[in-house]
Amino acid sequence: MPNPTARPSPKARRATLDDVAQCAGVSYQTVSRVVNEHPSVAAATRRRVLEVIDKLGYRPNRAARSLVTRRSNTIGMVSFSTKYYGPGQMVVNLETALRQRGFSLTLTTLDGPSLAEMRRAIDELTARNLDGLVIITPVAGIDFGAVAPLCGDTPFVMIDALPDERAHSVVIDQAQGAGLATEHLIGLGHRTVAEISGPLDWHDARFRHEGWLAALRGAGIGPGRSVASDWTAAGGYAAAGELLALREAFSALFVGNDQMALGAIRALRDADLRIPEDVSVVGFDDVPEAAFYDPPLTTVRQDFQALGRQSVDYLTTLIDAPDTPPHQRVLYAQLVVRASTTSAAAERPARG
Amino acid sequence: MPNPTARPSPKARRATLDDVAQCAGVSYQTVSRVVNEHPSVAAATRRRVLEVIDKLGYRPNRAARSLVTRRSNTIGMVSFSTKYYGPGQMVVNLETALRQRGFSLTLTTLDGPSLAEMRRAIDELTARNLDGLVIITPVAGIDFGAVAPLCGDTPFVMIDALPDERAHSVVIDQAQGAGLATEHLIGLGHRTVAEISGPLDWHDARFRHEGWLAALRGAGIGPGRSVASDWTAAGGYAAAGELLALREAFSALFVGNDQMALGAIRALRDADLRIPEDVSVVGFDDVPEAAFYDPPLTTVRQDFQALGRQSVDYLTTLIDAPDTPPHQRVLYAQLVVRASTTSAAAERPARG
DNA sequence: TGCTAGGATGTGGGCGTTCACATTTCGCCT
DNA sequence: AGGCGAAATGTGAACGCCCACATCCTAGCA
Repeated sequence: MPNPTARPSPKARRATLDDVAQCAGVSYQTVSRVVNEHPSVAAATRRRVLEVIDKLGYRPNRAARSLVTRRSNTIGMVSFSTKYYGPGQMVVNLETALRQRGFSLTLTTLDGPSLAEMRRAIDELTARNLDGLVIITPVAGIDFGAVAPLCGDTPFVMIDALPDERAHSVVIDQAQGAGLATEHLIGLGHRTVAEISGPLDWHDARFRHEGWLAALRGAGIGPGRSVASDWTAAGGYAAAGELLALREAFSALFVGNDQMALGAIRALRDADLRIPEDVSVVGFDDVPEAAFYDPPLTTVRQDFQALGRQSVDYLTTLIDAPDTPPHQRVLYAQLVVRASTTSAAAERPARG
Repeated sequence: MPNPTARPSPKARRATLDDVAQCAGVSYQTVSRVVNEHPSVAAATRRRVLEVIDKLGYRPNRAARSLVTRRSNTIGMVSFSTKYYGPGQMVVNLETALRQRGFSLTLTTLDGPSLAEMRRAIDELTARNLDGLVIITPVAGIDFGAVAPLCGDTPFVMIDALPDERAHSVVIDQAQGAGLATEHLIGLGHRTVAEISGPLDWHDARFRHEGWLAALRGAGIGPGRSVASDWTAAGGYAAAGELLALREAFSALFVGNDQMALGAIRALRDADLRIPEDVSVVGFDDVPEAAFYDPPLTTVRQDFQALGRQSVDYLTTLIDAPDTPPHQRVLYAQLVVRASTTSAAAERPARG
């Protein structure tokens, strides 16, 4: 509609099956067979057709193919805020895993964690005959019940979602990871373990928080103080300030991610506390820089690559066998001990 | 699904224009008009059709639409190694900018910087009737000349690419940014400014390197020692070690990105050098954590959001007006001064 | 030599849309 | 009241491909 005169097609049209067929002196169906590697094509014919394809630069039109096959060899992904480390890693690793399986990726991120946004995103994606969807729902409020009706019968797996027995999902066990971290601190003799958590409407933040609580309870230790923050270093800095302002002693601090831990360490130092001598600090994620923080950060590693692979694996089985009973694939986190934690031998709690 | 008698096919077929048309008692064309917000549809008809659309859960089939319009409302993006901060940021910010313009994103990353990989990726994308392409080519070897023929007549803009007057491109001026950093150091009185660069087959690394050289030359100062590394903190650590092993004095260090700067700082400290008293360090990128490094890192900020917006803006004008003459849109970097740099007053060069 | 099985190839139809054009409907002016 | 033009609606034909089926050919066997 923009340009009426452009219509008569000065634009070199792309070669089609028919073009190739005519040029090679066969029917378009034969060309189609060659393209799709159908067995019953004579070797000579195939060769000739391939030559013409090459000469004409023919590429099958995916839209046309998709229209009739109802498949697109593409999977869609919807995610919140890829600016955070976790979601960002998920996107990257998913893309890699998908590509290795021959799928393409169409990516949509959500402006905010609203259902309307989710509907927009999923509508957008399902309109494209996508073979499957990967949905990252790290924030409370959008659960399986809300997402499922939007997807129609497009198979989808959820990542980083609230457990739901009806959902196909893949998760990294956050509570277990947090337990590892907290038990490590307890094992070092710490009896006052404070926490800076992520925003508690994020599932990851909540589960890490609960893992921290559970580990303390398991050791018969009362929960320390906990302040929620926003995943950022600046937030971690502020949260540590709040913790210190409470003037309650803690010799160890479990922080919901590495960035906040970095900020917290700075705040603690600003208050003349030494890490780890005065306060042991554990982070979460094991970002590549964590080993070079000052001090090198003890943290919990998540294997995002495995997460990506598992998700793609699950989704492809689901595409091939839609009746696969829903289950949850769980991956486990791993503790990485570095120099930001030490034994509480000379217990000298902060602001004690 | 709800109505088993509706169709012999077990799979609930998605509602089509025709279904809606029949159900609403109009022709499919009228429904199409409603969907596409064509003006000449009676208000009553429009309302009725919309109701049916809602009731049937009709969604236009993008593949079919794309087949006839030769547009997909989707743009494709090909990128290397999104695991690095820069490329990763580009993807995220591009997606955001695209979404605000109503485009979807199909993303492909390359296994390696080979032309074959690039061909695979672009073929994959152009087969999908994409409206345009954004191609990130941060590494030498794949330039406009190599990419252009692969794209056919799909408009594309290049990001992070070698300047080429034939190319539509958007870049952040790396040399300028490096100049800012180096001049800052010179301004502080430093006369021996070493460098840890990124891999020099990356354009960004090379241009930063050249910016560093140019600034020194401009001030009549001989170039300091330079070691190339790999963008990682571990690499920065090792590179700083190499630099120290040369036993040549330097009071300032320009590092190609923040992660390497972090590693370098650790290495310098391991050698009992104080930052910034003994060595001033400048990074590049201004990652969100840089302000909380120890010491807070002086660095050069790149506005990836603006880069994303500019790229999308350029690409959309290109889509609407394919004959737009190629040009390069240049964005400028910005110096962020923090505590990792100080004046060279009490010049006490490293290993002097 | 004739018949048949199966490999190789061609034909018709339709996937769900949009486009260009044809047709109907209606309000309004003289 | 007649007629005219614009608004509203409908029709036929693609878009490029895959599917099911029909047809042709070749070789192998009795």
